[in-house]
Amino acid sequence: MHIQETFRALADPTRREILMHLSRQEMTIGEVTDRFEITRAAVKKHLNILEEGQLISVHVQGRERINRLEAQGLSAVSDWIGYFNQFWDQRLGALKTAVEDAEAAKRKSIKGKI
Amino acid sequence: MHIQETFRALADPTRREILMHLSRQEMTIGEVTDRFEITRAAVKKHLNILEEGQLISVHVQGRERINRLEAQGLSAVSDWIGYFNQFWDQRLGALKTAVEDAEAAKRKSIKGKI
DNA sequence: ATTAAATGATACCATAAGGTATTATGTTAG
DNA sequence: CTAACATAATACCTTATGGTATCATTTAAT
Repeated sequence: MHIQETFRALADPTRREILMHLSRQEMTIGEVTDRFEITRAAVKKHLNILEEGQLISVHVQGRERINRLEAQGLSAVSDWIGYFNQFWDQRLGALKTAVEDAEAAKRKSIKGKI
Repeated sequence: MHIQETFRALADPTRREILMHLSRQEMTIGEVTDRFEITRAAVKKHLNILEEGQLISVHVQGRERINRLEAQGLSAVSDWIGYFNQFWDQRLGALKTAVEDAEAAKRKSIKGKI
């Protein structure tokens, strides 16, 4: 059960931003640090936490550590959220309406995967 | 942009458990407290944070406060995760394989909504 | 062999977070 | 009216968190 580590990792805005960067290309710690105004030590801590949440994987290459986005973490969060669908499907009134509204808004931004 | 408040709210295991309870039925603060071993004051703080994250809504009824699960927060998180799909679709190799595996596993648990 | 580059590992600091205890306030039942 | 109920608000405590600074280690380049 790594879901706690994953949610914890996603709770920090800097870490979510790191994931955004890594979604475009994998990077070394130094390259990630260049995109922020905090020290490399701080970035390293964030990367450790992202790894614990299975949101990234790290690959040692010589003296460098390549950080790569990993699907498992986000997939686990999607699954967790999916749990609520069964209840919403059965509910009535204002809540059901809210769900429908949310879905309508979402159809524009989600592709169906993850 | 309430996404930060939502992620923050989801980072705590007690709060996620509260959401699970509220998914089955709406409850007053006292009723939620009965399901945990912490004080009512602590539960109230959690409910405040869940409300800030738009994960629940609160409805005052006389001297009671009814806490109800709300779709907006989780929907926003789903959208945020959805952002990564476009990148994964274009990637090759081990990462792509991992995504496919994750999707295959997920088809069993997600319904397509939220 | 030496030096510079990239990272690892600690120690330390300030603030946020989760929790309790206590006191105050609004509501409903007799 | 008054007592019991449900919650609000505040103060306070302990630990977790995000951050820096410093020093050690490993690898690449000259």
